Amino acid sequence: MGLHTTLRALADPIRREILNLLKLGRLAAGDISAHFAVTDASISRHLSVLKEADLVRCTRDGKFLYYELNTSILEETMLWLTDLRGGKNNDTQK
Amino acid sequence: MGLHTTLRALADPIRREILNLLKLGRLAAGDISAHFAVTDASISRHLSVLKEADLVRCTRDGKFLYYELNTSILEETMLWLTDLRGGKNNDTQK
DNA sequence: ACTATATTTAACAATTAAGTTAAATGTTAA
DNA sequence: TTAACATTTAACTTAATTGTTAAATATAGT
Repeated sequence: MGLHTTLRALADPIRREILNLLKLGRLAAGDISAHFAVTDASISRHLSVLKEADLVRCTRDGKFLYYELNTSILEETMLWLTDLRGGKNNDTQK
Repeated sequence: MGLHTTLRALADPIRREILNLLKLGRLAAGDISAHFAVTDASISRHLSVLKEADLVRCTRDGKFLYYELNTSILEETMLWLTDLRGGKNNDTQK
C-alpha cells in the first residue's frame, strides 16, 4: 500500500518487535502475543496493521493463524532512505 | 533518540516532504512552510519533531533560521531494515 | 449439537498527535 | 526604542492511535 503505510506500521515498538520475532520463522498469533504484556486483542490489531501494510502474511492451519514476515515490501522504504541520503552526501559515480 | 524517534518522525507525509525539499540544500523555515497548505506554526512543530530526531540541523542567520538535512542519523534505520530482511532472505556470505 | 480453543471484531476510554489562532521571542533597521 | 519581520511557543480543538473488556467467528474434538 505504499511508503506511508509501511512507515506508519514501523512507527510502533510492539509492531517492530513482532517483526523481529518473525525473523526466526512463522509464528501463531497466540505465540506472538505471549511475548507481550498487552492483551491478545491488542496484538491482534497490531497484526492487522502489519498485514494491511503487507509486512506480514497470514495463513490458517487448523485453529491457528500463522504469521510470517514479508520483507519484499521493505524495498521501497530502503530506496527512499537511500535516495534521501544520496541526494546530500554521495556522488553520482561510485 | 534512536530508532523509535527516527521512525516516528518519518511516519508523517509532511515531514517526509520537508526532508525531500532539504535534499537540494538548506532552506529557511519560511521557505519550507511556503510549500505547504498548513500554517507556519504547524510546520514549525513538524520541524521541531525532525530536529528532535536529529534528522535536521538548524542554524540562525540574521532573522532567518536555516534548516538542513542530517542524513547520518538514517544509518541506524537502514541497518535495522537490512537486518530484518537479511534474517529471512539472505545468506551470511556475500 | 455442544464444548473448548484460537483469534478477531466491536464498543468504549485514555493517550497522543496534528491543526488552528493568538501571544511571545529574537533580529534588523529606522 | 519602536516598528516590522521571521519564527516559535502556548492554549485549545479535533482526529487518530492504543489499550481494555466483552461479544463474535472459526475450527476441532466429543
